[in-house]
Parts: sequence; C-alpha cells; structure tokens
Amino acid sequence: MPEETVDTLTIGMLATGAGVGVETIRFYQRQQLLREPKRAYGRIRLYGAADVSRVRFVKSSQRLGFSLAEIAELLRLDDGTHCAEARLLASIKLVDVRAKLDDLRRIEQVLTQLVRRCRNDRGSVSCPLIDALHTS
Amino acid sequence: MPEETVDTLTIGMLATGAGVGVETIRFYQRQQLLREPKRAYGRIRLYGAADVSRVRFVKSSQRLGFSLAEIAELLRLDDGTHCAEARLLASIKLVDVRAKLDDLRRIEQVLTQLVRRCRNDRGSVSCPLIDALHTS
DNA sequence: GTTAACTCCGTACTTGACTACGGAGTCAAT
DNA sequence: ATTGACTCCGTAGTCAAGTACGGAGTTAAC
Repeated sequence: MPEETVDTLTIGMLATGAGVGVETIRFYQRQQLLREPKRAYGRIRLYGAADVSRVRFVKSSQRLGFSLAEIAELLRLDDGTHCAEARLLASIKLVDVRAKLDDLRRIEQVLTQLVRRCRNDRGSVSCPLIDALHTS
Repeated sequence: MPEETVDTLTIGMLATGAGVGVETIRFYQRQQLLREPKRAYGRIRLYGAADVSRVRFVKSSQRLGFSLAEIAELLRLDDGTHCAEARLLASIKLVDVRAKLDDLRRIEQVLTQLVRRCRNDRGSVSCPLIDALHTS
C-alpha cells in the first residue's frame, strides 16, 4: 500500500502554490478533478505536493483547449488502473493532440514568416494566416 | 483596388460551409470577427469563399485554446495593414504559440509512452501524465 | 394561394468555468 | 477579549460563447 503521503498543505497554500484561487480548488473538488482530501480534525482540507502538480496540469491543459471534462478523462488515465481502457482512451486522445499540434505548427510557421516578411519587404505585406489552416 | 470579389453565399450557405450555425455567423458579425457583409436588395447578407476560410480559422484557433478576442487580434494581423504593429503583435503571439507547442508535445510524448507501456508490461502501469508538464 | 424554406431583427436563455457573498467557526497575536 | 487571517459551507452572480425564440418578410414549389 503506497498510500503514505504527507499532505500538509491547506487549501490556501495549494491555491497559491498552483496559481489559482481558493474557490477554484473547491470547485475542482466538486467537479471530481481533485479527490476528496484528508481533513485535519475532520474539518480542514489537507493536500500534498502531488495536488499542486495536478492543478497546474489542469490549468496547462485548459490553455491548450481541453475542457474540464476532457481533462478529467486524461487524469483518470494517469491513475494507473485499468490498462486496456487507458490504452484505448490514450490513443483516441493522441489523435486529437496530434491534430492540435499540426494546426499549431502551421500557425507558428505563418507567424514566423509574418515577422520575417514584415522586416524585409516593408510596405507590401500580405499575411496569409488563415490559409495556414486551409487543410484543417 | 482588389475589392472585386463575388460574394454569392447566403448566411445559411456560409454557416453550413464552415460547419457552424447561422446564429453563430450573426454572433461573429456582432463581435467584429466578420466584416459587415454586402447585402442583396439591402437585406440579405452576401458572403464569399474567403469568409468560409475565416470562420474555419476561428473554429480551429478556438480548439487550440485561443479566445475570440485573441483570434480577433490574429485576424487583424492578417489584414495586411500596419506592418510594424503586426510584427510586434505577431512576435508576442509567437511566444504564446511556442509555449503551447511545448506543452502539447510533452502531452503527446506521454500519451505515446502510455500506449506503449500499456502494451508491454501489463499490470504494473504508472502513467506520469502530470509530470509531463512539471516544467510548465 | 398556401406551405416550406429560407432570410431579417432583437432579446432571452443556456452552458462551462469560475468568482463572489454571507454567515459561521478556529487559532495566533496583540 | 478583540482583531485578522485563515478555514468551513451553500448559494448566487458573472463572463464568454454560443443557442434558441418569436414574429415578420420573400421567394419557389405545388
């Protein structure tokens, strides 16, 4: 049983540690993105360093356009149970992630070109940003 | 003056062409994501193929976690006026885009590993998805 | 000539993801 | 012993991004 982590952080510490508000933590708990925490004296929530990473992960994934529901799915993969199911879900997500990567790479290319071109032939700029995503 | 495009699409055609609802087009117009269109008989909106690409671009960018406000900024870059400003904005956006690329690449790697590992040593799976974003 | 399928407009409702509010309890310091 | 900074809880409010609604007008098909 590897369930002997220390959990010394209050909700406020977790929140500032992860760069969010206290209310956000309570909200994530309601949304099942965070497990029900241990409590000191049956009242005060106690968290560990792993929870900080977890919340940070949620925030990063959100910036990449994943919804909280999708992130919950990803996190369930991370919990290491049910190999077969995880494998399936992971490969579905991979398709999604790779599509995003392609789009993002195209945007990167075009922004780079735009910056370069704006330096060189100043004046006659045509910025085909939209065309970058034609294939998508 | 290169303003001689044809614009033969009604709002419904644009919507289905871009894979969104009619109301979404009207909404984007209110949000300045689409220019005020020409009108047949002063009433019926008329769009061209460029508008289809534009709306598709909005949708793709959204999937990558950009807000409509940010997308509006990107689209202003694309309009080819004000070189210096565009250059500045583009390089700011580039930083953002590259950060997203890094995060996404890390997620891709870990998902790939997860799929591979779930095949090989079945049973004892540990899926360090969260750790992938430790540096972020 | 009326029904269907579109268009117009403004306003109101919904969903996801917070964010704030009010009232209460605890604990440390002054 | 009161002030401040924290915690608890449930509920309500907000903001972005749609989505739906209702009532009206136009045109094409039957």
